[in-house]
Amino acid sequence: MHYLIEELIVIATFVFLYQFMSVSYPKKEKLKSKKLIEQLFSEGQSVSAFPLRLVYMPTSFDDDVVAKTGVSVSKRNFKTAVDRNRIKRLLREVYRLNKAVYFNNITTQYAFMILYIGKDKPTMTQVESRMKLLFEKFSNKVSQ
RNA sequence: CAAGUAGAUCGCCUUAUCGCUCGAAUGCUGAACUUGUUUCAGUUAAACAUAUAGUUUAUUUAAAAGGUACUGAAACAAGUUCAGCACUUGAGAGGAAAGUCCGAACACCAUAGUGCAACAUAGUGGUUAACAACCACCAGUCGUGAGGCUAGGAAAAGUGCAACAGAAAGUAUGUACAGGUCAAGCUGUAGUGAAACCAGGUAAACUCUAUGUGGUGCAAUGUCAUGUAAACCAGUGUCCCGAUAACUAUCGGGAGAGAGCGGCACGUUCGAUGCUGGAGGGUAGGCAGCUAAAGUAUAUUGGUAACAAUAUACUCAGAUAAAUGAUAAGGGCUUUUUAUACUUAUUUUAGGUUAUCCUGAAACAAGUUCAAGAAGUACAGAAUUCGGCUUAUAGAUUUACUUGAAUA
RNA sequence: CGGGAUGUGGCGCAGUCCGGUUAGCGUACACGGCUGGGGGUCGUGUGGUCGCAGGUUCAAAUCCUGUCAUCCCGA
Repeated sequence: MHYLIEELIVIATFVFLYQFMSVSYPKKEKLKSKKLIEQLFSEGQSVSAFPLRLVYMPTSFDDDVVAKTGVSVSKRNFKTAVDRNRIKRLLREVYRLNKAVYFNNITTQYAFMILYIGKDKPTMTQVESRMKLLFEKFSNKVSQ
């Protein structure tokens, strides 16, 4: 009985989100251009909510999407590729599930890069709470 | 049963929801190309005329209209290809994907030259596309043993090296004791040291012998798109002969500073729009290469073995700031704690008994069963592709053998 | 994909090419002297099995092989 209710709540949340915007994260929305990334790091601004850091820059591109986003984890802090992959997957997953809430009303196009600057392996819930904080900070800063 | 040796295999699973990459099918939209139909415009030869447009005649037909054929445009239809979207469906990390230590495939680079240098290998035979890998045997060495390890050619071709100790370490001479002589390190033993007189050691010292190695690597290479500067500054540097009517242009021949062939020489190629230095400009995207192969599995045959041959079946990742995942629930497996029951051995104790026997109780140890809780569930992520090697790795399964102990 | 360097007391470095039996130097630390005390200086001392494993050799920080870690460079 208890599980049933919990599952129903989860499903309901997804349905609710679905009405606003897709929760997918296809190739189009990924930041892939080497040129754009270099420009982003040299000219972009940043906000951070430890252990995350968001570098952003308003720009424009041909594809019909709100933002292009990439994630990055330093090799200095995590030696093995398995750990880095795990963290990047978590970051992508959390971005995928939460982007609709924060970026649906933005009109200008942005390039984002989310960096993980911590040194310990995080859990899903930690990443989720910190990223929500990060996006709130970002939208405050932009609206000013 | 305990301890060990050598191999072989596996290395988490299930469900639900939401995603990622690649492929396939269907539908819709768009673009390009091809074909067909319809409509419109044009067409051949000669003469004349003209800035052009054109006019006349001829050709086909009995004659006219028109058609065939060719060119261009538009519309419609069908097909193919490509792109986007929707939906359905299939597949999607390893035993080491890691380190990049060897060997190849493949691609390009004076059509790949010669000698030297450099580097690698080193018992014998075999396997292989190839190898520093693997297999078999011999030898040495370690281990009680199963087995492990070995850069295992040459010191009578030459050059070197050997601290300390010691008389003396190769051109060296003498201590003690004993022997011995006309005399003498002449002889033996002791002593030093890793090594001490018909010497030996060291080649993972130089060296010699045999064999092998051209270089660079998928950021190779090809192609499309975009973009720019054969520009600028400084320095340095070309002459001769012949032909064409000709000091200047062109052609042919000769010399030629310098540069390339990542060490040197020869050789070879370029060579005055050269060469050297300085300060700088541009691109950083797509596609191909890219995954059907020295392929995987099974069986049989040959071989001591590495391995080879044959047959059958199968098709099994292709990303590029880099896919193969996230969350929730459940289950395996391992360790451990608590509790229950049972079995075995030992000790103590009570009773019975001729008894070393039987029965009950308690303590402790080992094992098994079942239940609940806790903890753990490794190392690690394809990047052109293969063959090896090396290193990391929780745990599980299994084969053969060795040593020790006990029982029958 | 390829090339190179380093690893030696707590810290920073010599010694390695060409093997030899005391593994040094500076700094730090401890003790003592000089000073009334501090600082400074002088003297004495502690601390290493030379990243790890194996091999060659009579002998290895040094030679060879493998391996681990750190750092740098090129296309």
